[in-house]
Amino acid sequence: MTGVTIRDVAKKAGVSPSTVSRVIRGETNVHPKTKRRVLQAVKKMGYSLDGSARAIVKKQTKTIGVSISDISNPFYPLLIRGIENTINKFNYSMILCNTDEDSSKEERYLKVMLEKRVDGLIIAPTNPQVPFLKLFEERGIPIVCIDRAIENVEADMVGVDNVHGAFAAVEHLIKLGHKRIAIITGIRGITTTNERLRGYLDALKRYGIKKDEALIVEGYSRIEGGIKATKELFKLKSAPTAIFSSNNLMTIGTFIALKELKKSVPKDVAVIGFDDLEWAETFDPPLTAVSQPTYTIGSTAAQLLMQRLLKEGPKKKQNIILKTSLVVRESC
Amino acid sequence: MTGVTIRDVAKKAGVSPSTVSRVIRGETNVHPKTKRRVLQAVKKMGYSLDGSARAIVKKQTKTIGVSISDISNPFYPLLIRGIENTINKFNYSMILCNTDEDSSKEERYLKVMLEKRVDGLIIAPTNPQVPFLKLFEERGIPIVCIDRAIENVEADMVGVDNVHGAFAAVEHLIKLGHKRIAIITGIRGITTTNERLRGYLDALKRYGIKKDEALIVEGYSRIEGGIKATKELFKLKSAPTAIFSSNNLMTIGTFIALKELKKSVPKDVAVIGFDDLEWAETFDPPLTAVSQPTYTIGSTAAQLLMQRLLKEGPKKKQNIILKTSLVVRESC
DNA sequence: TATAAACATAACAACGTTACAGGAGTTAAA
DNA sequence: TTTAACTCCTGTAACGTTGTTATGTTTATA
Repeated sequence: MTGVTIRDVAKKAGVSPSTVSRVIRGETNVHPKTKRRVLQAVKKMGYSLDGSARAIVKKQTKTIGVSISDISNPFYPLLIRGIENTINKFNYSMILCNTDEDSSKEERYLKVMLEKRVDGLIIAPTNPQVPFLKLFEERGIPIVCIDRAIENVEADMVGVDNVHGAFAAVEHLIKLGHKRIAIITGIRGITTTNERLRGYLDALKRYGIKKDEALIVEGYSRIEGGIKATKELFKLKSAPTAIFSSNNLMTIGTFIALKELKKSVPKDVAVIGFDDLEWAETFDPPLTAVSQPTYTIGSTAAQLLMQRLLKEGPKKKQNIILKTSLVVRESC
Repeated sequence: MTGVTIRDVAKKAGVSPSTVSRVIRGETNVHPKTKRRVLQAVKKMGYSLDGSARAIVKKQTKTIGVSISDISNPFYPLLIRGIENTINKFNYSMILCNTDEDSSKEERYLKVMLEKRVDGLIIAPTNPQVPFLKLFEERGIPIVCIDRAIENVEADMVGVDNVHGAFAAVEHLIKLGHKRIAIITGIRGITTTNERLRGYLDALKRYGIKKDEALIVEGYSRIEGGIKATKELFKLKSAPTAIFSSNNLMTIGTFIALKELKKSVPKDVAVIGFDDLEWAETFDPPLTAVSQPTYTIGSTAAQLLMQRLLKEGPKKKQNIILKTSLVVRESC
C-alpha cells in the first residue's frame, strides 16, 4: 500500500498522470465521469500526494518557520495560537523551534528551516544581530519579527509599546505614593529589556524621583533570576517599597521569593509585573500587571506574513506597535 | 542569488554535481583540495541544500508531526519542550498542530502531515477512534500516543497512571476527614477523563463513602467549565466540603469561581487539582495537586519515536505508564 | 616494471510531481 | 462545408537531489 504514486493511480484509472494531477488540484476541464474514476482509484489505492515533489516544482512548501525562545515561557503559547489560527486559514503549517536565547542554536535551526524551504519566517530573535537572516533576505523569504526588533535585515516587526507600558506601570506605583521603586530587568541586550528599562527611567524622571542604581537588578528573564534579584533587593540597607518585575517568569520568581522572605504583598511591598498571566487573578494576591495582547501579536504577525506571501502586503516594511494595558488587581 | 542548485555550485567549483553532493554530506573519498574548492563555491554562491529534493530521493523528511489539543493549555508547553529537546539531538524538527479537541480539524491536519511526509507522529488523539491514522499505519509511519490511548491502530503509548493519581488525590481528601467530595470531570469520552473518574470512584468505594451523582459535574476541561461546574456545586442543598478538579484549566476556573462566591480555601472548601502548574505555589492558597511529569512524557514519547525511526525499538508496541506524584501545599 | 589495489571523480538514472504545448474530438458559427 | 472555438485529455520536460555504476588516476606490492 505504500509508495503509490500519481502514475499508479493514473494507470488504475486509465488516464494520464497529468489528468490525475488536475483532478487532485481541483482544476476544471476534466470530465465528471473521469473525475469520479480517478477519485475512486485514489481512495482505493490509499494515494496521498507527495508534498516534497510538489514543493520542488511549485517552489513553495506551504510551511512557515517559527522561532521563539521557549514555548514553556507562558508568554508564548497564546502567541503561537495566534499564529496558528491565522496561517491555518491559508493551509499553512508551522515548524516550531525553541532557541533558549542561544544564538548558535538559533542559527542551527535557521539553517534547517532554510533547507526545509519554509516560505516565510516568524522570529523572536535572540539578539538584534542575526547574520544568518541575510540568507533568508537574499532568497526573498519574508521575515516578521515578533516581540523584538532586528538590525541590518529587511523585516516586518510586530511588538508592543514597551516604553509606554513600563512607564504606565511605574507611574501607577508612583501615584500610589511609592518612591523607592525597584526594577528587575530581563536579559541584557534584547530590545524589550532596554525599552522597559527606559520606560521605568522615564517615569522616575517625569515624577522627579532620583534613580538609584542599587534598585536596578538583573533577573535574566527567568524564575530563578526573579527569585535571586528579589532576595538581593531585600539585602539592601534601604529596601524598595515597590518592585516592577519586567517579565512574567521573573514575576513568578518575585512572588516565590517574597513568600520565602515572609513579606506580605502589597502591605510590605507592592509588586507590578510586565506580562499578564491568564491565571494572575488566582495569585496571592491577584497580580497587577501590564498586559500584552499576546494572541494578537501572533495573529498580526502571521497575517502580515501571509500578505507578503500572497504579494499583497504594503511595499514598505511595517513596524506595528500594539498597545499594552494596565490590569489593576490587588498586588499594589 | 536565489535558486542556486548543486549543479551551479559544481560548475563553479569545476567538478560534477555528485562530488558536490559528497562534499556536502561529508562523505569520504574526496580530495581535500577539491573539498576546499567546493566549500568555497558553496559559500560564495549562498548555496543551500534543497530539503524537498533530498526528501524525495531519501524517502525521509527528518520531520515529525505533533498533534495536541491546545498549546495554550499549560499542560502542553513543557511536554512540547520534552519532545523538542529530544528530537533535536537527532536533527529532527517538528510540525505542530492544535486540534482543539475537534476531530475534523484533527483529520485535516493529519492529512497535511501525511502529505508533508512526516517520518513519525506524536499525537494526543481527540478520541479513541481516529480512522485516518490507518493511513499512517499502512505507510509504516510510527505513531506514539501521549496522554491518551487509541484503539484499532498499532501505536506506542506514553501516559500517566490516571486512576492511581486520582485515587491518591481523593484519598488525601478523605484522610483529611472529607466525606462530601465533588469531582469536576473533563471532556467526555477521552481516556483520561474516564480514568480519573474511575480513580475517584475507587477511592470513595475503598473508604466506604457512597457515591452521590450530584457531586459529579462536568467541566469540559476548560476554565469556563470549571467556573460553571463550581458554581453549580454550590447551588446544591448540601454543598461539597472538598472539590477534586480533574485538570489544570478547570482548577483555575474553580479558584476563580470560589473567589467570586467568597468561599475561603481551604477553610470553607478544600481544593485539589489534577495537573500541577509551575506557579501553583503562588496561588491563593498554594495549590495541592497531583503532578504529572509532563516534560518526561514528551521526552519519553520522542525517544520511543526516534527508536522506531532508527529501527531500534522493541518489536512489540510499548505502553509506558509514568507515575504521578501528590504535591501537598495548602489548599486542602 | 608489471599488476593489483585504492582512490578520486564523472555520468546517468531515478524520485514524484506540475506546467506547458499540443492534439483529438465535438459543437457552433460563417 | 469550412473554420473557429471549445472541451477533454496526453506527452514531455523540467524541478534539485542522491546512489550506483563506470572510468580514469595514483599508489602500493611483488
